Amino acid sequence: MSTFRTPRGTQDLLPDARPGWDHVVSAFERRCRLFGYDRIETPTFESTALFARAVGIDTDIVSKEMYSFDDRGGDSLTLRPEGTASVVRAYNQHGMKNWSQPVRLYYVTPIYRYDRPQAGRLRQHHQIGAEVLGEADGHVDAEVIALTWGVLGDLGLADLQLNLNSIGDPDDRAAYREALLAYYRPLEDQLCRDCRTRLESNPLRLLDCKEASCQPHKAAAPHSIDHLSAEAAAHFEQVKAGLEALGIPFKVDHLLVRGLDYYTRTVFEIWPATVGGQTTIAGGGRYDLLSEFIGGDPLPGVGFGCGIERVLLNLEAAGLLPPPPTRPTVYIAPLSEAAQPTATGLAGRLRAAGIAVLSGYRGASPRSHLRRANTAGVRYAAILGDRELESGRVALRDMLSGLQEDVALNDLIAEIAKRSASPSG
RNA sequence: GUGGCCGUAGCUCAGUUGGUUAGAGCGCUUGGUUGUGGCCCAAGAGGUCGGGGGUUCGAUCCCCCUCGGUCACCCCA
Repeated sequence: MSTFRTPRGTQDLLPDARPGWDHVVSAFERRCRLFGYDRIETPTFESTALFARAVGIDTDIVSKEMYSFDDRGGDSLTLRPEGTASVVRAYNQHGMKNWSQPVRLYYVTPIYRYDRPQAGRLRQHHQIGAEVLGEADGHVDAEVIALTWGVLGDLGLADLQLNLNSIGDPDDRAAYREALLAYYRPLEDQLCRDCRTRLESNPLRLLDCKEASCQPHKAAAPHSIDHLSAEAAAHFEQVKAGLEALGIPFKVDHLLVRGLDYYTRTVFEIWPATVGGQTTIAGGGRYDLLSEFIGGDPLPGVGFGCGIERVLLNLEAAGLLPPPPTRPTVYIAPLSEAAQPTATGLAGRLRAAGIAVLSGYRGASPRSHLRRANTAGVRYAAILGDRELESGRVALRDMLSGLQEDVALNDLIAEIAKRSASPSG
């Protein structure tokens, strides 16, 4: 056993896991093309200050989960802990305001957060995500949600629940915060210990409490949408109208507040049918102030992130993982040292003709060669021994039927092409 | 960062109330007479019994620490 292992909370992506992974990403990219989004790739690390200012210095992500380090020049850099800040940074850096608006971008990227690993939670996980920059209309929020919803639907995930809320603009949030405090303060001695702490540190989090005794208080707590400005309220109506026009079912969840400071107005999360620990598979919202947080001009934006590993867990649970990829068509079995050069040359010509070849090498018995061909799942084995070398032919064995016939070396490509073209072959 | 449970071959797991060379199934390699797969049979390779320390004549087994996994909390994807 090797001394080294993957660092805590990280995993190797082995060949068996590849089909599922590619399945998710290609479903996403198909949807992105359908919606007219272009791919962007930003650096794995950015200036630490970018995330601190965008996500918020008091958030868990920034205060305790970032992989930050000083490089040899003394700059503080951080491995990307979320996807949005980099995209907004790129918009500003490259003058995308001069592009046709809005700008629609998507990404597939690793995300790093120093957190205690558990089911569906890793220190390096991967997200697919998209952002729309430069348009404030609530129907764009609906578009982004539709993109997310469509990807998960394309993958076959059923019983998804879309939770939607609006936390308004900063003034609205401040007013709502006061309303929450006014409601909760008199109840203080009935609250759980955590909630009493939240009362001081982060009142919005009171709505997240899972303690049974706090549930009745949550249910009767004031709603954020009752504290929206006229503009924010109208915007929320646009989002809902957009979703209704798209036929996407949603539930307004008054308890939904998200943990990144940049969110304004729309927030949403998508939950799978199974309920347990880490169940949110996608989440996002609007962030009209983010650009200004990081020193840019005002820029409305909305986007989402979706955890690939969590999607895969759900696909696996639902039996929706795709089948293994196709195997090479031909296994080449050289039976002797003398046959090896011919076998190598044959493999080269077959591949040049577009036929997938798995090369066997001398030193294995005919039995071993065929066992390997069998395990590999190829359709044909091309056997080259001394007999074949003398006659300039090759024994072509159909691994499905067990039928075998000699074919002239020069006719092999045509023979395989003919067989794969015919319905029986 | 907090708490519960767990850690024996690549995988899934036995095992020893502390006692000489640690087991199975699957997988892998090779073989079952002349050049032929899948089933079957056999042999082989593969383990510092997660790591370190302690108790003991002796520890994979008991104790402590540590690392890792897992579940819940926190938070999030």
